[in-house]
Amino acid sequence: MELHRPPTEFERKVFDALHLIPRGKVTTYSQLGKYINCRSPRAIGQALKRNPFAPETPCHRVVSADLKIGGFGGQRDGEPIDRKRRLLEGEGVTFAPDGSIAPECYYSFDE
DNA sequence: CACCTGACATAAT
DNA sequence: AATTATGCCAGGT
Repeated sequence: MELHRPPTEFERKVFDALHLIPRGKVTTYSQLGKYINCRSPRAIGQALKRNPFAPETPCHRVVSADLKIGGFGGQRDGEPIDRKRRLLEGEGVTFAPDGSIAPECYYSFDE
């Protein structure tokens, strides 16, 4: 069930948008979706999980709308999530005690 | 808080 | 080619 195909146009848009997220900041699936004119955050997530260039293409800088860590590598908890958290922390993103991202680390595309 | 529904690309059949 | 199922969600009920 893995894909061995070149990236689609949709995926290119998603990956391209990822590079606009500054280091130490995160955005949400919805925000990213708005930027590329897609109203389905789930579609975004699907593209991200298939990101063949992680973490050069920073799919780890995308979190869920409630500013929780979101998913990584197709999982919503476990080892991959742990790595995602460390990646973000390494970039300067700070986490609240409940595991949510500090609001000042949030990045909106229309800034 | 636990569903239900909406939106949409891709995989599978 | 067409239909169904699934998914690093979000928002409403």
